[in-house]
Amino acid sequence: MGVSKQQAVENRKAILEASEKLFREHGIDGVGLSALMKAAGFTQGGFYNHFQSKEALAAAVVASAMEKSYEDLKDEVEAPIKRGGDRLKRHVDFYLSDAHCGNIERGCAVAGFSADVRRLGHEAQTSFAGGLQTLFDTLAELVVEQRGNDVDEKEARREAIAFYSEMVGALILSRAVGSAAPELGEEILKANRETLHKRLTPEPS
Amino acid sequence: MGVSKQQAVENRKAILEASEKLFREHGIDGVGLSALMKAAGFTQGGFYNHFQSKEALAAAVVASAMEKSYEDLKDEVEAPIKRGGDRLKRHVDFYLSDAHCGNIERGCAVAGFSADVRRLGHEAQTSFAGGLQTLFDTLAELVVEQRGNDVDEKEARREAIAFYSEMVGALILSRAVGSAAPELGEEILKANRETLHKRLTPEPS
DNA sequence: TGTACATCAGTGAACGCGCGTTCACTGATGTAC
DNA sequence: TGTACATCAGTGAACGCGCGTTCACTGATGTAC
Repeated sequence: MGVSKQQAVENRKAILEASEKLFREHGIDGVGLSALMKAAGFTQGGFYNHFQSKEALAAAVVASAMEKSYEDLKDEVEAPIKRGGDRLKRHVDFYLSDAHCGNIERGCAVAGFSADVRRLGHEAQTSFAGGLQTLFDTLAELVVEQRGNDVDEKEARREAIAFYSEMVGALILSRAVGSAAPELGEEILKANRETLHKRLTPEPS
Repeated sequence: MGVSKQQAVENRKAILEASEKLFREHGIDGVGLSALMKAAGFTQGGFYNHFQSKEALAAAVVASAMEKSYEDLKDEVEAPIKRGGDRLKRHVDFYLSDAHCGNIERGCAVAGFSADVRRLGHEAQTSFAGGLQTLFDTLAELVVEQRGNDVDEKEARREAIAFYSEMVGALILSRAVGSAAPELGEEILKANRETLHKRLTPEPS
């Protein structure tokens, strides 16, 4: 149809974004290329002008989603502390909110893809692992800030990993039961919010 | 081929078990009925003598896997305490062990199916939610035992949920990166083991 | 700047393949007498 | 207890369908002169 180079780049991005949404909703095996291309506004045949295969698309989607995750968190970390707020606690409140839990098409890429990524190729797994490393590093910085520098680096990292594991687990479990047992889904979010808040509050000294 | 009623019941169970294994490994959309029946030792056509559809099979697999999960934990709870061991800590050590993490075909059904269950029908989701409720109840009993009865029921349940969420999240994350970044997978298990142990140790009083 | 041509993103039909499901058939099991 | 027949788990071929992928074709974009 004749399309400028710039337009082509934008179209590739549109395919990537539509695919991320549909992959998260239905799983990677749960959507076909024709549905993906249609959602992006194209016909099926053009797919291979942008990606070598469906698996290559999946790898690109995971990589891009993990990058966005990191950038979101980085913005939060680098923003000046406002209203004397406790950034880790605010992060917990957002992460374990009904809004984030209900919005499967967006939100945390780790929770969105962690189950699928195991069955993808090496490239996707490597992007995912790299993204997770960066998230842990960034969270560890927040833990240091939180604890007022009286933790060493190793301990901060350990706590960051545990903290994030709990949030991801809670979100996945809550989403899993959210449709059949909404009150249980809510309870899972709430229990973890409270426990994490308590964990983040310095022990009385 | 002419098969006794008892044999037919056993054959159904064989299909169920083979399916659980393959579903966990490749995802539910990742295996076809012919592969499932072959793994169980039958030809494809006989499937519909046992299940109404692939989705009905998936629901039955989830239900049976959750029941087994509960029974395993119940055995552990009802067994007399041996060697003065701390049952919750032993549970953490098993759950976050390399062996459990590496054995995707078996092990915890919650971690194995939590991501898929969201995309299954209402029946599967209800079985899953019911199983999870029972697991939380059982773990809450262990928390009460652990804390020496100085926690109320609500708090014990909250802690049980948070405790379990963290373990499930850690296992899923570790498995997700285990192939591409094994050392990160190990670190996730280790960090959560240590953090959970610390959490389970009564505060110095 | 204007003209001629190569490039290549996008179209839409077609490919073989494996999917979930159906079906006519088989024959040992289980039942009725 | 022995015989005749109905049941139904299992077989294997077939069904339509949608999958991932390929391909000949189109025509505006971008380039060479």
